[in-house]
Amino acid sequence: MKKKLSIPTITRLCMVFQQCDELQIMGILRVSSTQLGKAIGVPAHTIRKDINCLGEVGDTGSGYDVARLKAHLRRALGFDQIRRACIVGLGRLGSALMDYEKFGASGFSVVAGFDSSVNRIETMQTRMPVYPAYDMKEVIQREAIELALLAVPAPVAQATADVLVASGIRGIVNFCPVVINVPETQVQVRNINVINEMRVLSSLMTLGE
Amino acid sequence: MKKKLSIPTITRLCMVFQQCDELQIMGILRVSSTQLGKAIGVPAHTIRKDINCLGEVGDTGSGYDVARLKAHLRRALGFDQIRRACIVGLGRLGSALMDYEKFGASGFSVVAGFDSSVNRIETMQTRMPVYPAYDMKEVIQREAIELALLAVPAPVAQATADVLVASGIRGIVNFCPVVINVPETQVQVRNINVINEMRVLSSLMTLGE
DNA sequence: GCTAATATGTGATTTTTTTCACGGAACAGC
DNA sequence: GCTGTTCCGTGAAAAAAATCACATATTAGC
Ligand SMILES: NC(=O)c1ccc[n+]([C@@H]2O[C@H](COP(=O)([O-])OP(=O)(O)OC[C@H]3O[C@@H](n4cnc5c(N)ncnc54)[C@H](O)[C@@H]3O)[C@@H](O)[C@H]2O)c1
Ligand SMILES: NC(=O)c1ccc[n+]([C@@H]2O[C@H](COP(=O)([O-])OP(=O)(O)OC[C@H]3O[C@@H](n4cnc5c(N)ncnc54)[C@H](O)[C@@H]3O)[C@@H](O)[C@H]2O)c1
Repeated sequence: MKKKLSIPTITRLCMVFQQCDELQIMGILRVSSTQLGKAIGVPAHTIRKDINCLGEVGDTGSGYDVARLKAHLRRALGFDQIRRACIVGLGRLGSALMDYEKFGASGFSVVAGFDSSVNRIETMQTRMPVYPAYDMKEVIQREAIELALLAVPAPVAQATADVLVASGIRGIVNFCPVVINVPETQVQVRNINVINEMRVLSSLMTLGE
Repeated sequence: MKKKLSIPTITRLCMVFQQCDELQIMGILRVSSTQLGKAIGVPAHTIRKDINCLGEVGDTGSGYDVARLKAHLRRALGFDQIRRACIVGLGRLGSALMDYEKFGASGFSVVAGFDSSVNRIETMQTRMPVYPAYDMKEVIQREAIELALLAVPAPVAQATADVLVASGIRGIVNFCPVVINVPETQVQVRNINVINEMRVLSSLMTLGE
């Protein structure tokens, strides 16, 4: 029974995929919705509903075959395709991301970094090619980069995003604490806002007592 | 008309608070739900509903008085209290966070860093005090630290979180790509999972075409 | 002082998302 | 081969969240 996937469902399914990967590495062949739910932090029936959106793939009575589930998710969510990504803004956060080793094993290939400071570009020592910001459009198109991790100072976030959009980027993970406007049919955005998460925690602490 | 606040509402209200701050710095005295909505990326009526959960604070016809709205949010969400925070795991990500300058202006005081590598502790040059991981409980209690930013390797995330809980921490921003289990009545957790955000983007790109 | 445009607050409505409940299937232990 | 347990799939119900619609208030322009 295939259905349109909602964002919460997609988010959870991505986590299920990750979990399948880990189970496979551990040599585990089968898994139940209960186990998956525990690993992901949601109830079992939510997992079942989510997985069901992609059609039947589990075995009633026994659980899910890890390999089969993973293959199913891979196809449905498009993980068979390696996505090329870049990091824009190679300051403190951008540098940390450049060295982050999990991208490769997760199906992402980070192939470029950009910074507006030529001095910074020249003094950085890194395995990955880094370019001045004014080459962004050219490099993104030449290298067929689809995703960008945006870690520039907040005041230039929108202008930088505009360049990314003009370069034909398809998705942006925005670490800057501002909302960026993009043509939403062409480009997807996910925001990561550390300060706001801390504020939410602080509010929950206040409200919860 | 006061109501219980849902997580989505709290999240947006925190962003509204941030926005009020910026408007105030720009010397802007009044703001409408339409403007706020645009800045935050949600429709105007959502903003109005959210703000209304805290009781009436706007003026029908003209919009909201920025100062009054901010004061209202501050009280309701508990932002009048400065929250003390620490960073656990001073690797690439943790170091970036240590140098992040926005905490102070946002009502957070980051007063300690922890790492299990004594060598790392000793060679780090930083304004902020850093401690070996085995002093975590003592320092957190002595310094009355309420929040932790967790940036340790994923395999030790749960064990580290356990120590944080035992130390009496109230909230955790978890950057590790694993779910951590904590007693949910005592401790709040917000997860930031970069890889998963990228996967979601990738899925949306696949599904959207 | 009149009009058009712009505001908020909020009950009602719609949509989305989660949760429940249970039929039917496999399995482990005995 | 029987029994109690575990498990998936799924329609139905419930809960939560978003959206609409409009009464009512303010402001700006003229
Ligand atoms: N440091 C953190 O831990 C942290 C945490 C959360 C969010 N953020 C956000 O991430 C962003 C970057 O933070 P940071 O601490 O790394 O800042 P940073 O100042 O260390 O680095 C910013 C980098 O962007 C470069 N840059 C400036 N304009 C640019 C442009 N137009 N194009 C390309 N590169 C440009 C600068 O040269 C610099 O190297 C900020 O928006 C910040 O709010 C940072
Ligand atoms: N680097 C990134 O850009 C990035 C991005 C997103 C998420 N993350 C996640 O953040 C976490 C840290 O990533 P990183 O790249 O900074 O790793 P890292 O290896 O550079 O740093 C980890 C640090 O944690 C310390 N550590 C190890 N065990 C500890 C313990 N028990 N108590 C305290 N400190 C301990 C290590 O000494 C090290 O300094 C990882 O879970 C990673 O998946 C990193």
